[in-house]
Amino acid sequence: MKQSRTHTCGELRLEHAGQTVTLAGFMENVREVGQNFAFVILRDFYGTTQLVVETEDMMAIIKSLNKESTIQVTGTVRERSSKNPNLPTGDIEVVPEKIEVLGRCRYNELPFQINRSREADESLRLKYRYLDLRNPAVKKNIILRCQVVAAIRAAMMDHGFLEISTPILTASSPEGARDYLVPARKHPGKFYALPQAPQQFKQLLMTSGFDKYFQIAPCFRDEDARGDRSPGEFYQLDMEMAFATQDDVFGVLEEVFPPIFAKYGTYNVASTAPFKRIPFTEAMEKYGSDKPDLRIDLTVTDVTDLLSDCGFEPFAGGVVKAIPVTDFAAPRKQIDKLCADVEVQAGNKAYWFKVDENGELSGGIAKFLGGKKEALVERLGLKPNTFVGLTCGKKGAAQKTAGVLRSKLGALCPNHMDKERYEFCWIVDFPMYEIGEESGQLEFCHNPFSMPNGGAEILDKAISGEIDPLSITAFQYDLVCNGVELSSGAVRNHDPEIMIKAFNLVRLGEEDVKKKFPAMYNAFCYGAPPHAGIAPGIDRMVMLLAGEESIREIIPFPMNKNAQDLMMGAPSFVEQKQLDELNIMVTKKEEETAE
RNA sequence: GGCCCAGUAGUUCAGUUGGUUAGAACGCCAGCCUGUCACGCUGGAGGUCGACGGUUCGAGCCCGUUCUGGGUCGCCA
Repeated sequence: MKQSRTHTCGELRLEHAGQTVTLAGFMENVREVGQNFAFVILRDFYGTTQLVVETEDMMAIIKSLNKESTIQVTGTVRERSSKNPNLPTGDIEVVPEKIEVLGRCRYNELPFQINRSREADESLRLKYRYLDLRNPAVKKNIILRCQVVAAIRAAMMDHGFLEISTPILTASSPEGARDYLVPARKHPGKFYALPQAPQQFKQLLMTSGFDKYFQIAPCFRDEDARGDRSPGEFYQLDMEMAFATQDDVFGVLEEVFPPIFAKYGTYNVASTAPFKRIPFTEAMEKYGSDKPDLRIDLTVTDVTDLLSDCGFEPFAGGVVKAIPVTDFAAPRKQIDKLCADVEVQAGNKAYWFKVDENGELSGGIAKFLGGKKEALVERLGLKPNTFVGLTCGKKGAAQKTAGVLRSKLGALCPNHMDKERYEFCWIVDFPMYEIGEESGQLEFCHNPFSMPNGGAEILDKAISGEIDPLSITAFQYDLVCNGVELSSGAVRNHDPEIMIKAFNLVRLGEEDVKKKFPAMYNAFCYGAPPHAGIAPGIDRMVMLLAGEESIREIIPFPMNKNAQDLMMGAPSFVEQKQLDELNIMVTKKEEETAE
């Protein structure tokens, strides 16, 4: 059987009229408009072409087929007598002389209509993902992903980076997320782990003298899913640079990302270098978040000194934050909904008052603010027709709630949010340590690989009690775009002595460092270059570019929320023989009832 | 693991105060239709109302339990 084609379904134009062509594709639709007269839509990856069936024998073949069957059609291209200007191929049609069935669709009813698959229940879409992906509207995100990855690769190569693959089967790491473990057949009781990130490998590559490394790296973490976080596996643009500073890393991404966002994004405006740099504490204070959406022009102001004793009970003894919103027009109903939404998401209440058109305070908690009006007007620069959202509580809770309130206010007030753009910023100067909620003791805030700002000296001062270890910041940074945390990175701690001091502060010693990160520690003892890197998430980036709310829309074969692949049936039970080989005993639970 | 929402035809949904035979749209099947392009017209098939239990003369609807899916918090160095 000859399975070739002379043209694709998106290709034929008026100039091809008169030619004999062969097309192949999916039979998308049949419109019968008379006895032995029908229009058939043939679809392939590239587009659709209309076939016009006018003879009894061709009609018989078409009528014998279910939609979505694949066929090969040879026929003559003809100018349409009624053209369709909405279609690229709308000027022509193909009159088939021969139709060959390539793949028969055995079902006349599909789980969902292909062109409306996005409306179907998601678990159904995932089970029949191969049909879902036939929908051009679903397919286009996957194509976008390919283009973005290709553009990133090209840009990184241009900047002198080498793409190096690192192991998928590696050792379990003691810090961070839950590992996916793989039993080692030859070593009963021992396990490989799938990498949560190529973190240690890329630092070892720096130690080996590879100057600039990158990888579109699969990462595996056994943690629960979110709308923007796929369970199990995801991809990062993992990169690392030797003899580099924080600014060197920033410089690369500030050159690589804006053109890609401007070219492939839903919005064609992206911030240019240098991106705004915001210290962590300032971000929390001003935006109530360490991933602020800078498209929103609202900021948070501390009013604790003015309002903590104003007589409004919830404010007493806590921190109070205010967000003034000028030219506020939303009705009372929307304000109530806003506050309710904030409470659900932040787990903490939001309050409000308004400055009416006459400059008087009204609504919400205004009656508690009588004596504070002038001070509030001065602090917040209040003008008539201004809404003021308020949050309170312990410092962190008040900030976080204000952050939630700020983003909801942005969504509510188009005059305070220029949505059609990509706004990048760097969040810098993260704290090195924090007091752990469970332990109540000093712990690493993010990860132990970051270089403390001030190096060995600052750590010595903290160890001797001269300064508060909580005041130490790390060369640790996040890249944020439109309120989405795109990536975390750091200047790494490449000095074994500083590593030990950093660990000393959390009550660990050299032996612990060696035990936790043996390869890296040993390698650094042979002389390592200072190095820095970052790892932007590919999936989230494509999500932003595609304007999708769910990360599953930009992954070809996503798992569901419960980390199941409904199409392949993973995870699944395996043969007893396999378990025996791996020295694994499984207590039978659901196996009896499994299909 | 906590909290919130949903589950009714192949699909997306409606279903009033608990009351006769559970509806619509799209899809599917049959017939008609020679310029459709979301083709149109006529007719038809299609239901364990997620499951189990309870209240009631009577449950899609009320109550309890449970399952499944989605969102969110915890978690994600």
